[in-house]
Amino acid sequence: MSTGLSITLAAVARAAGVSLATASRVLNNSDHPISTKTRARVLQSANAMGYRPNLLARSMRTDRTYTIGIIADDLLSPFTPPIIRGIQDYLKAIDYLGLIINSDWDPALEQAAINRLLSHAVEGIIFVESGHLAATQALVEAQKPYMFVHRLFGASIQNSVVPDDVQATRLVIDHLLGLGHRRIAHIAGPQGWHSAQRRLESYQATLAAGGIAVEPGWVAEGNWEYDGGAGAMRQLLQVNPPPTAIFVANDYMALGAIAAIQAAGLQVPHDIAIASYDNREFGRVHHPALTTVSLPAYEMGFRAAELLWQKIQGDLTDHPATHRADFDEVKICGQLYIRESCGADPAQQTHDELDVGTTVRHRLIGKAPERE
Amino acid sequence: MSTGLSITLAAVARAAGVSLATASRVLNNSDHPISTKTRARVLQSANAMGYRPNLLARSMRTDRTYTIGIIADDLLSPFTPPIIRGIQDYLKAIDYLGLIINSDWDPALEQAAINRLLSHAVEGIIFVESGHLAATQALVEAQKPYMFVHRLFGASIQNSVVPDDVQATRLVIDHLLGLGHRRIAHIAGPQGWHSAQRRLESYQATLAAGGIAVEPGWVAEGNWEYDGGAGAMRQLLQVNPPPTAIFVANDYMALGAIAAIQAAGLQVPHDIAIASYDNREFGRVHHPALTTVSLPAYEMGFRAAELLWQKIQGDLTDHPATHRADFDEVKICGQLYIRESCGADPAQQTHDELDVGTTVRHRLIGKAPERE
DNA sequence: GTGAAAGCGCTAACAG
DNA sequence: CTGTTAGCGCTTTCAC
Repeated sequence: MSTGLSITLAAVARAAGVSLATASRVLNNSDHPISTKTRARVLQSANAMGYRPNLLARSMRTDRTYTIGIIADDLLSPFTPPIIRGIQDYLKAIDYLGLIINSDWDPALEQAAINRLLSHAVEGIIFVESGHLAATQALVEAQKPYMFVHRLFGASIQNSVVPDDVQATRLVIDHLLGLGHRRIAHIAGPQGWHSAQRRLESYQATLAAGGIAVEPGWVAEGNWEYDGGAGAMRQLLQVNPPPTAIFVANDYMALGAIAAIQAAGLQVPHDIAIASYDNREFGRVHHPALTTVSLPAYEMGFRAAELLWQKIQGDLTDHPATHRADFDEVKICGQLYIRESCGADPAQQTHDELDVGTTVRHRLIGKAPERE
Repeated sequence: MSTGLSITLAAVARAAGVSLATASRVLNNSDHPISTKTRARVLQSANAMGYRPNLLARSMRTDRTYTIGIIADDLLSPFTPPIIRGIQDYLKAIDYLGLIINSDWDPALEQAAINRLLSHAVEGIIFVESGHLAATQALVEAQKPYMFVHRLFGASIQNSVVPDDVQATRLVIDHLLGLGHRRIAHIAGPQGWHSAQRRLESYQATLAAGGIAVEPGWVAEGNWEYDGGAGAMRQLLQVNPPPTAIFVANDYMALGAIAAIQAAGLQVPHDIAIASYDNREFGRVHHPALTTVSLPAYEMGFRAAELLWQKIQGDLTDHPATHRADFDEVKICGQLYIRESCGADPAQQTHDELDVGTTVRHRLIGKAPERE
């Protein structure tokens, strides 16, 4: 059975002719003094026997499990895998493991997931793209640190990591401005979404800062989907004189917009330039390839894990200064990927990775702390 | 700390005025007889106090953790998330949890992952898209059940779940044949890959079965990538008379092929029909949208979990008939998604989901067994 | 129908 | 420098 026939510490100790305590001290690199000989003997036996510590037993004594919980609405949501990979990569550096559960947008399942994770004695929980926060109640009661990544609800809240929509939008608009465009329209996301609002506001603010007044009719609202983008674009095509560039609030709508432009007998980017938001995979294989600013999923996950770890450490040390401190919302700005849909020279940027993570991973990992 | 201030079974027992043993029996629905009164009192206290069993302690006694390990090469590989989601959904039905670790194609990391998971006392391990099998050695020694899903190496091996390339290819070719095509070419994957070989063989066999002789020059080899697809297509365009339809071994190459066809001044599907393999997301938003047969990632994961569970149960019961039985390779056939690139009437099929999982999920879940 | 007690594998006092 | 021992929270004989 599971741990049944596996080698116990007692067996190693016996084989090495030392006590349980000594074996434990050696195998844990305890600072307790040990003679070089004894140490070698224990190490030798442990190796020879293929000793593998039983983490359950250890956790039981130490009250540390080196695990955290990850509650995602759905692993199959487009940004969830890179967010989780970011978390995992940070966790790896501190030798932690993440226990992942899908809540499928069901508050009851989310509550069940929390209970489950607490039963597994996780040391903290990260919510990925959670749609609600009723859950935190249980966490506060259980005294567990938690973080939200890319939460989809409401306004700014503490202990969350989100995309910097304002800054990212500015990146796009400035690029368009730099290309000489002056008549820049916007296909916005549904204004019930905070991210859609932020992008619209930043679009307006950035143009204003560039001395350009947004004309009526320059903003059309879509629904995040292909069809919505096409519909909004047809609307924009009526404006006279027509805009020469469009900032589209996500990649899906950008594809629809391009189709609408082509259906009207015009060319992208020749007649109208298109730039969007998200940096989804299909934007890279599309023709023309999308110029887009990334939603930095990987980095957000990585950062959330880092912050959670700080909280866990605060708990561990019981140092008043750090203990259970709440973080203000952290915003992370995506990166601009210059491809074909704006007509700019792609040589402006040095690389074209779909997954921002892979390019930044090494740098970030380098920053990861050693286990205490 | 973690389990520090949480409510223990002892506390519940005390509050209910019963012994530890009684409380345990009630809370575990043990078949040991308990008076209705006592049962109610224990349940009541447990509820009121918010009792949450400490799974670590329980596992320690019972040698069951209700966890399995999942070792994936990279969570960001395209098929990994749906495979894992399939696993998770099965696990959910049997109340198990999956511990996920990335091995990043590094055998050393994979070995480390195995050790780590064994230390966590997982009851089995599923390898997702693993590139090697040196690792199984350790598992055999540790007497742990394991399964491979969508393994990328070598020929057929036991205990693995893979796509049914032969059958899926037949689906595509038959569709093309049904549309009246007789000159059907193939853009193959690199022939170092088993899946590429299978698809090529099945392409040839299915045409032969339809009474069509594959002409020399009808098969061009690509490299799984966009550019390779375009290059192979340019080659195919030289054939005289040209093929009227192409089966492309994956979606990426199909996009390249379509671009090459358009660059030659021809139209898809009007002049040449394109059908491919994988059913990646971008194929659905592309114009023309790809007709493609899916790689049934979700179902493969689900099935692998199901088989692993059978093995675990075999271990548990120690019933000689089932104990540690090895399974022959299981093949799962994808589904044909009829869209625009072949010119067929999409009404031929009833739905168009990108994620096969979502359509099949309910049916599959329905099949999931109750916990023993 | 209920309870007392042993013990899973390990770590951390405490004693020498 | 090494060893003995208590006990983490739970399940499960065994006795009543």
